[in-house]
Amino acid sequence: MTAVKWPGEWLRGVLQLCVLSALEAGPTYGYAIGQRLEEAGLGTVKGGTLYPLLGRLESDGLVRSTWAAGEGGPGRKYFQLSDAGRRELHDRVLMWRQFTAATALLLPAAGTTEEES
Amino acid sequence: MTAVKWPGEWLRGVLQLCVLSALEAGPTYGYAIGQRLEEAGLGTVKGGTLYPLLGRLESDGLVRSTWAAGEGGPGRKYFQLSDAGRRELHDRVLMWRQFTAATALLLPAAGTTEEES
DNA sequence: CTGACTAGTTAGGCATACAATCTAGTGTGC
DNA sequence: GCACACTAGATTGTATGCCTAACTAGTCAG
Repeated sequence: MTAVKWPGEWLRGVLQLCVLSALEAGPTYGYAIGQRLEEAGLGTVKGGTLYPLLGRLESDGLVRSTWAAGEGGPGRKYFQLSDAGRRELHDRVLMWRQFTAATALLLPAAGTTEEES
Repeated sequence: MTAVKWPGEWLRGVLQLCVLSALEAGPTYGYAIGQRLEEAGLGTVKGGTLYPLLGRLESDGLVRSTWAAGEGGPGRKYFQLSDAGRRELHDRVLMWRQFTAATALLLPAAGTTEEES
């Protein structure tokens, strides 16, 4: 999917879930997380957003970080989910699904508005 | 559905869509909008949030307001969608659907994390 | 008159995406 | 060795909107 620019308000909140989700498959570093999220259709997640978020997740005990030498580049800071992080991801994903289901019921079906106008 | 307390970050952004959607069926007033959103599962939308939002929508030309006498209560400020508001609702709903679809693909399926832990 | 419910209004606090800026490591070409 | 590009991470100030708190005001019932 090409770069889509979602409203920042929409990213707010769910971005944490997406980052935790990106870590579920195993440890990885910030730059790679950003790339993965972009490929997945989230648009460009700016470093000014991603790194403070990763910092908050670590402060909250949801992820842990370790430094490793880069592969022909600068060093990399690898992040991995803690047990608390896995639980948080699981709980929040369930809630998010309920939330989006509720909003889907409330919002008009696609095409409805256009047909009336 | 009983009152659920969604994170404020999640409401941010989509709340505008939900309010516009509540107005799609016809003019109504703030208090009733709040009730409708609560019944729909959005949780309690505080007046401190709802009224400034309605004000912004009006400033942006997406809704118009008129005062009417209340039915055995205080006066009511009725809001209705403008043409621009209808178009905005339609466009944004499509985008929201795309956004939630993209995030659904990225997030783990419910139960996956639990089975691995 | 008091309290409850109905309706609307406002301001400051807080959290976080965005934009901007910066540091630093490695490799390539000149 | 220097400049540039790409890789990686970090930080800060601004803008935005939900939350909290507080408030005003109309109507009805006890």
